[in-house]
Amino acid sequence: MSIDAISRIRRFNRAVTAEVGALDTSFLGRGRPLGSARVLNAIGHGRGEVGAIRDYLGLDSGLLSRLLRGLEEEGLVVTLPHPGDARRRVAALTEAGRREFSAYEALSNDRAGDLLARFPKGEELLRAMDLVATALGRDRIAIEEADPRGEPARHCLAAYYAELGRRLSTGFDVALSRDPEAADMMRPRGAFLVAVSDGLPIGCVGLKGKGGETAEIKRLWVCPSARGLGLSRRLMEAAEAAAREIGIAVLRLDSNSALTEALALYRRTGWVEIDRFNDDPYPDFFFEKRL
Amino acid sequence: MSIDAISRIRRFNRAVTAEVGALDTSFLGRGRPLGSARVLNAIGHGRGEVGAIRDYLGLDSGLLSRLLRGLEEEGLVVTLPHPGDARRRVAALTEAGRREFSAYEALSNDRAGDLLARFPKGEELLRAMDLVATALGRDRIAIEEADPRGEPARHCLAAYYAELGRRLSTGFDVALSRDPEAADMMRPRGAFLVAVSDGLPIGCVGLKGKGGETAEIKRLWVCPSARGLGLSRRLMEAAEAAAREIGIAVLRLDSNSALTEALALYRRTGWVEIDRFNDDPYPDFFFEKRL
DNA sequence: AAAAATAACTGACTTAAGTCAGGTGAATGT
DNA sequence: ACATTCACCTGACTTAAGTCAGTTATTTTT
Repeated sequence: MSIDAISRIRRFNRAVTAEVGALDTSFLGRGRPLGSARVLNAIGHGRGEVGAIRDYLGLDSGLLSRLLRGLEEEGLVVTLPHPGDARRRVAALTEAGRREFSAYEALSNDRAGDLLARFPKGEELLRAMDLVATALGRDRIAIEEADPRGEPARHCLAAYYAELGRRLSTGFDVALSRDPEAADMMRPRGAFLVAVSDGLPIGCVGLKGKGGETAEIKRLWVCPSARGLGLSRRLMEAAEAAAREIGIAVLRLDSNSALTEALALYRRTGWVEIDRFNDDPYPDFFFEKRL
Repeated sequence: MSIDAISRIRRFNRAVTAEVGALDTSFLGRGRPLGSARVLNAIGHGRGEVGAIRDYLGLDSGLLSRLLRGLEEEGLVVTLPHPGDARRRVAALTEAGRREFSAYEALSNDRAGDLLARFPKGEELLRAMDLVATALGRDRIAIEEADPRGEPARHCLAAYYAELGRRLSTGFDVALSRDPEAADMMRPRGAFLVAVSDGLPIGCVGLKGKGGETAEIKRLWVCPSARGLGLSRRLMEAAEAAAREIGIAVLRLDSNSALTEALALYRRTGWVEIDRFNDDPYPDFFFEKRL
């Protein structure tokens, strides 16, 4: 490791520190100290409860109180008692606060847009950023249950179908496959899990139940930039845990021989190959696992 | 641009802000405010002159003075008058200062090493970081003259030779090619230029003269992560400017048909194809340009 | 029902960081 | 030779950020 690994990472750090500093400076342009701006943005991004803001920004309780008072005096924020617990308080943006929040959003978005516009190799840059963000934030990848019809799930599923289309020699058309009803992938019959890294969905898996003691695993997908980190394994474990919770005894899944990593994972984690159990045109491998 | 481009960049920003913050916090662990630590590190990295430190860190003159006094009182730094101009002062680390500096270096390096060790896809991550750093720092890419035998030049040349080996169907062995004498690529006969981004060499070009009014362009190379940004054009322009300075009237170069981007660049920028002018085994294209 | 725990708050601090108006001695221009 | 410019310095500020002990109103525990 001479001019390489370490110095490449440190060069990256310098470049990125400068960028972060520049964004902070642009935030200062709205005439408000950074601390207040960060609180305003935390509220704008849906963090209403005072305790949640404190945790997210790592602020002292006294300091946050004062920052909130400041924003209230500016007329940007109101705080109300928490409906279920009168000790806590919930902050919300006023109309003026929402305008101010949008202005900060616009600053961030413009910077991001500029960067992309200035750099000729946009998609390549985005992929590199995804990879770096995943590497830096990998302890913060959370697996959450989500509505299979919601925006994060749809984002994953669209990527999943696109990838199947590329990888299956036959192409892939959702309409021809047995598209699970959303209700089959929601409690109490099933579940849909999304892996989220810093707010961006980067993987998913569906557990499709029919109310009986058998359920199917569907739509296991991990974003290319997050592969090789054991995320599909974590997703499968979470899906199995959810299956146990709703009283499933036997899990099944179908897959395609083109998806070699997936097949290897199933074999490694206790799944056994069984006979075809449906007449879906795409799968050619069928597995079962008893919980 | 829904869940895409902009939100991917902003996710990257969040991940990276957290990382930068964590590094700063680890620096705080040595019991010194960040400002002092940054000054100490700037000196350790060879920025001795007070004015240079000020520019680099963007500090107010008074503030820097005080920080320097503080470091002097700690016994980490001494400042001496500038040898050629007694108004200026030059700061240098004492023995204790060098120890302290190494401790900061170790903190940075450990963080970088940890990241690499934790992430299974190391080389891929490094390439992604290079690309992002280049994209963020592209206005800061500087073209500098360097000793062709120095570390930055050797780093570029090694990468250049390796790439030729991959791209030429015949492979490439430096010993068989006419390796220019270093003195031919230094003033007053020639020059060697290196493109530096944030301290890391990412491209080079050699101007090889024999003392006459003809010179050759050699060893044009740009790091893969920095391609597509017009850097080779900038390098060539800088080489031509250097050639004019040392009184060259005619430039020549040889190239290989496998290096298509290079050939396209030469044709676009006023070079004309000429007959073979050497018996080097690798090139099969020969160009000339009158200045 | 009283005691303990909790969430947010207020007041009284400290520290870091930055600004700005001079001041000193050395170099430079005419 | 003199005024001007320059590089760094000191003193006197301001602001932002953060700490900490103690208060109040509420909820939870016993």
